[in-house]
Amino acid sequence: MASVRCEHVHAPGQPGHAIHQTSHQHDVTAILAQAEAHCASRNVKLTPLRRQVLALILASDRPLGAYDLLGRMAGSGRPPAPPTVYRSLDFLLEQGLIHRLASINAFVACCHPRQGHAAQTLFLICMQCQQVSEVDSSPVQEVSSEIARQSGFALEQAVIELSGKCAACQVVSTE
Amino acid sequence: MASVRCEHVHAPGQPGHAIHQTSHQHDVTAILAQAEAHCASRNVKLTPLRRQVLALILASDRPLGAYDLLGRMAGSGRPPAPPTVYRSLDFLLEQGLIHRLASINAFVACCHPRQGHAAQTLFLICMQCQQVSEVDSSPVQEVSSEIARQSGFALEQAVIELSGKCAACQVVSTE
DNA sequence: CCGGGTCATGTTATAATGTTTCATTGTATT
DNA sequence: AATACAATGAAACATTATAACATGACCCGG
Repeated sequence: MASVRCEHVHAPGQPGHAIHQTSHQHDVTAILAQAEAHCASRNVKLTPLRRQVLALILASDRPLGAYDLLGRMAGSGRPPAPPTVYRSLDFLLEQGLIHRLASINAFVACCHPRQGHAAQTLFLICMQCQQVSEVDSSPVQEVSSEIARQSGFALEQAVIELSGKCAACQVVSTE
Repeated sequence: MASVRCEHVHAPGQPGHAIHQTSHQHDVTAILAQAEAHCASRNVKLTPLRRQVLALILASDRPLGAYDLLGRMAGSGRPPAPPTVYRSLDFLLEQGLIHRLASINAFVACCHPRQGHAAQTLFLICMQCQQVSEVDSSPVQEVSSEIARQSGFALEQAVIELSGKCAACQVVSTE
């Protein structure tokens, strides 16, 4: 089972950025158990179908599209119809258990599900290896809130996705 | 002809946020002329087709999808095929004359085309009236660069899209 | 002039992503 | 059991985007 690896990076004198590798590097079973508890406490049901979708996303080493998921749900028989997976994805998004990456039409598991955090999370997407890091950054939240405030904008949802090349892939391509 | 209206908002003691309403409030003819010059200086061609696509985006009071554009290009005859408009959109994106809003699959004109600015622009998208404001914010650029730097990430492109309700629409719904 | 290169556009088909609608099944409650 | 509601199944469809190949427009050196 993959090990947990979350770096928490703090710049001196300012609020920090908590940087997390996405979930395949965590213990999938443990995260599923957390998700179960999370749903129980909110009186919603993590049904077998929803649990399967979450498990597939957790097990993946990269973001998965809705049709990737459908393919993996097929097993030996024919795959479920699209609404099946979209409904589960909607549920998991509502519960804050996964994130949607709008710039690449794909989904990743949330590293640390909790209330109200999904709206302000930033992602680093490596275009070479497809790995995604999830960053909780207070400065980003402050700056975006400040911009919204200055123009009287009522902020509801933030999509902040930075793409480029991760440290590991830069090394590889330099060799 | 619509008038130019760009607010430049500056918070005391810190780098400012230049907030621009999107382009239908500017002089479309003038912007087209600027675009023409911009392309000439880069030795690329703003062909009639590309110019038409840009003009349609400039004339719109909201972001347009590719198929919206195809519809408007139809005139009386049948509309062009999708690749026609996607190729023009790609060209205009490369030249920094328009922006793509990944969260809503649509395109808006850039308020102030110039080199290298497209990668770090932020958008405020009103989900009620569909108006989009383009914000050039140094703090956002600094914070995102800093986050990338801390994790050794080579930043190439930023998608920063804040959705919610603009000031005007909040007033309306409160009444 | 003409032959070949390049860029832009046209054309057809298809892929990829996402939704609407209605039927059915399960499950909890009374 | 009867009811109501949540979840899933299934068919069709809508929207967004690209692949592959053909044609036309233009330039430039011979």
